[in-house]
Amino acid sequence: MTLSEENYLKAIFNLQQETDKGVSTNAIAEFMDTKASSATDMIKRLSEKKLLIYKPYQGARLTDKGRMHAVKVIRKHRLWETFLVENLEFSWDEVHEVAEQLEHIDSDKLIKQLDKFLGYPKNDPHGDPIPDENGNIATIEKKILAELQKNDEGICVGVDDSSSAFLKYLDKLNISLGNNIKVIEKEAFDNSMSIEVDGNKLTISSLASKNIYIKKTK
Amino acid sequence: MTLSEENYLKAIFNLQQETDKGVSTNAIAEFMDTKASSATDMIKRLSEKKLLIYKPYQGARLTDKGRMHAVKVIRKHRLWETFLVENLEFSWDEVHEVAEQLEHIDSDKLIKQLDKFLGYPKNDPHGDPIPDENGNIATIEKKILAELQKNDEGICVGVDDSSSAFLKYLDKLNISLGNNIKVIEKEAFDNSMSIEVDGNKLTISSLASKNIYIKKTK
DNA sequence: ATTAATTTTTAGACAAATCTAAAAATTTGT
DNA sequence: ACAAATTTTTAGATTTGTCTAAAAATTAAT
Ligand SMILES: [Mn+2]
Ligand SMILES: [Mn+2]
Ligand SMILES: [Mn+2]
Ligand SMILES: [Mn+2]
Repeated sequence: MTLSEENYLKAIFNLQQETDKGVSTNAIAEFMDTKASSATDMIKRLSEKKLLIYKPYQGARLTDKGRMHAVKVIRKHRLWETFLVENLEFSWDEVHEVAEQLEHIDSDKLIKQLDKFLGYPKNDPHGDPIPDENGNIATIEKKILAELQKNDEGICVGVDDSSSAFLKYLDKLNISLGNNIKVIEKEAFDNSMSIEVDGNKLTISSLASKNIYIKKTK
Repeated sequence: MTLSEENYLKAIFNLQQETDKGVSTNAIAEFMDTKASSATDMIKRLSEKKLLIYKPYQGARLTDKGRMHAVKVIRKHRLWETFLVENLEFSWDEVHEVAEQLEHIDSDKLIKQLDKFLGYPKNDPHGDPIPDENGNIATIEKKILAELQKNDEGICVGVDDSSSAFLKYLDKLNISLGNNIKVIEKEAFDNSMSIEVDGNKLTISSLASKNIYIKKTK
């Protein structure tokens, strides 16, 4: 399995999460920041390897084999991100790019021992669940902050946008995983929100609140 | 810098250590387990990138830039091997292949932090010196065990052959880095050696004794 | 039901890295 | 010095992954 094939598998896996339809050639090309013709080629290759089933105009669906491999790469990605933050003093906005490289290292023992070394972590530094050895991914009941109502309250358990820009912005606001967040006010005009983060009051835009996951407590 | 280019640089650096002449196309091809025509192509590419200077029939020599890059890859390789043994329960015969992959991960912060995490180790699990950030490689005065005389004594500080087969053989004999080794007898007939390893007497072949490095104490 | 818009595929080209087979250049042996 | 052996390069092909431009297939609109 080449690096490129693994990246396409991951992309298709992610796109598949958002819908129950097949993933279109164009969607894959856009996600991978490449051209439709390149996506067509890769779909053909992955299809030949029985990693996905493709029907023209109906899109691609990963086979069990394809899904398993994609999840394994995601598992590695998230374990490495955890290692970087927990042991190498990386901040959560710095880990993604390096993990994009590390996720392709091929060694069963390595990943097994890394998992053990980290103490079998359940979530990565962005709150995303780390798939287990068998490819199972835990789901937490979480809501987008933007959807909470006035006086709703909960714990910040994740982010939808893991870009460095957004994570740095959250750092500036002192918002991090585990924080208690309470909705003080919702502004109908621009959907901005006034919230209280572990006691501190602040206002965030609609764009920001759409990218924060909350596990409701009230 | 591609993975392949880095591997060629490493090969040329290693081959250069053994001689003061340039490294020939054929030597590179053999070391890389590839064909001379492939080596020619790569020499051309590396030469265009000013990583080496090549004169036909006189061989290749790394430039400062090329040497620096090769050493950086070796530094990463040895730091990762150290990590695998120290923290992930790998044995010294299992680390090389994984390190061959990890050495190509590109992140200055990663390698800096890994070094710090490991406590700035001086040597890797095979006794090889870990180059510092500036590309300096420490040299220890060491001798090949085969060259020691009767009653000579010293510490095992490294191995020349890092193959899994040889390392496993050493494990079986209970020879590891740091052991005190004393020459009891040298057999002229086949150059086998009777030695005492931390008290235990055993006999090893010429081939084995040629691949063990000793820092003499007596 | 045609036309228009969109999606997808094909065709042809390119770069990296490799190979085989043959040619060219150099070194060695006599 | 000349032939033989060795080393190195070239030429042409292959695979992976990509691109542009054009063609084909499908879906949507009137
Ligand atoms: Mn990530
Ligand atoms: Mn993550
Ligand atoms: Mn090694
Ligand atoms: Mn080593």
